[in-house]
Amino acid sequence: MATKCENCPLRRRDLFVQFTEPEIRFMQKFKAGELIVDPGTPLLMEGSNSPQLFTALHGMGLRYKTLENGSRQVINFVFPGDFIGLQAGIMGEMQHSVEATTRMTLCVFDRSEFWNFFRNHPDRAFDITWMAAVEEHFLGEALASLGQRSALEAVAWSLCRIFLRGQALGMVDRGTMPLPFKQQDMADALGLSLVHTNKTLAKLRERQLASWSDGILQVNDVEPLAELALCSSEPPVKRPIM
Amino acid sequence: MATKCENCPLRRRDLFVQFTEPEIRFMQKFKAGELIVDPGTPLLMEGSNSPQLFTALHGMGLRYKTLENGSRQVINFVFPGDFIGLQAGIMGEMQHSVEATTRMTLCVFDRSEFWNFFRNHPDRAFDITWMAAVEEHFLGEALASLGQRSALEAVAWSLCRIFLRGQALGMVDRGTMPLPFKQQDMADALGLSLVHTNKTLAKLRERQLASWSDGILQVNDVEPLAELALCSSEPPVKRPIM
DNA sequence: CGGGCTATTGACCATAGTCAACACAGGTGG
DNA sequence: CCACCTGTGTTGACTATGGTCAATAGCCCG
Repeated sequence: MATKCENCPLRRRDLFVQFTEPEIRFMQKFKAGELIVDPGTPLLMEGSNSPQLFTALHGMGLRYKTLENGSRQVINFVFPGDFIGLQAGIMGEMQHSVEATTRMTLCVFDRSEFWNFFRNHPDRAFDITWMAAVEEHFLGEALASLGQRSALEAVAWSLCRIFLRGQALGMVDRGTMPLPFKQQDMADALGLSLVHTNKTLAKLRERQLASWSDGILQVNDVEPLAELALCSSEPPVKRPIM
Repeated sequence: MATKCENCPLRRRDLFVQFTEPEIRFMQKFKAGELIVDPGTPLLMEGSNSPQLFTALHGMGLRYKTLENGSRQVINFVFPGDFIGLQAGIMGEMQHSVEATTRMTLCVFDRSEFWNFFRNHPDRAFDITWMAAVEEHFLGEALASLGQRSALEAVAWSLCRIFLRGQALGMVDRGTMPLPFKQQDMADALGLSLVHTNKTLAKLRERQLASWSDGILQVNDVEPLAELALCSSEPPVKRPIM
């Protein structure tokens, strides 16, 4: 039933580094199974000590933290190829929650094998550290968005990053890609109110820079969007896949 | 001249996990030298491909990114024990800059040996990944600060984190510790204007929660500060040292 | 048909940004 | 020795970006 690693549909995408045959066979052994979840299902909870780690194969999700006053900070959006649970694997406990936004298919790995894996396969261990470093980089950029960009710039930045990621994943078709989140999700990601996020999205639509409605993001030309967003329009770096 | 790892003054602090004798001897081999820099010296530049990695032994610094519009986002403050250059070691290129705020003493490591190190010492490789995961955790919290906390809460959060870190490092003496940054640095860290940061600090002083002036931070009781900051007043987790 | 969820819009408000002036300390040069 | 400059911190007055509240519309689903 489960997808074989050798047939993994993700591996072929531009976004990912290509594996050698032995690497694929090894990952296959490490893979414990496959999980399909419905929209809204929590995958990992902040403070939990999950026995399982995942790689998103299909579908999208959200990482977020909840503060003591009840407000929610969305850390980022989960796309296919993302590794979920690194903190649980390394630190023993998640520092944020992850939940499925759409129906998702996930590769499942056993946390109990994680240390063995890390010890016996230094190149894969390196890949894991690499992913952690990339995540750190992303969070640094996000920090700069919340701290230094205006609402318009921040929303543009967010859509720009998402669109470039979508392109690298082959999800973009004639300038459009699915983006099945709610405006509230983006508001919580950027530290804006829902109302202001809505008005800002309207402004981008008006200026013909980006249009996001009914779960579809349309960007005709990334360049002017990236320019407003004060960010690069380069495709994201190739990443390993777990 | 250089400090011997076995005599390293940091290792004994509460903040750090204790090493075994062989581990210490091994780190000693990996250590290429010691560097002393004056205040204001850039250690690593965004986009650079430094041949050297560092551990801060003494003194404090800043990590920051500069946006295309010239504004600066301070990512975090560098304290003794922090590893500097992980991104360069892993991704080949720094995504932010690091500079010394005070005079600093740094352990220097050779980046060219990094991969060997990683391959041959899985437990230390694990430690490096652990540090990356902790950094990711910290950035998630910072994101929540900029996104969800008011200016007063954000400044309180920042001072609270710093103070707890200072305690774990044994830098706190009768409720005070050195904090040699400028208000502008904190403003750039929290995405606030200098003026508003100043007024917010005054408010905390007025309320007797925390007082930071002349490079000295004074906190008589962390609890009420942590409560306002919506964060825990637990000491930071023990970390490995490189 | 009615209830719940999301998106949209307008009116009003508040937090935080901008501008400007001043204080104070340390350093430099006449 | 003092005048002057620069960098940092402080304060007040005014402004604006973005938050809050509220009403409405559209949609899906029981």
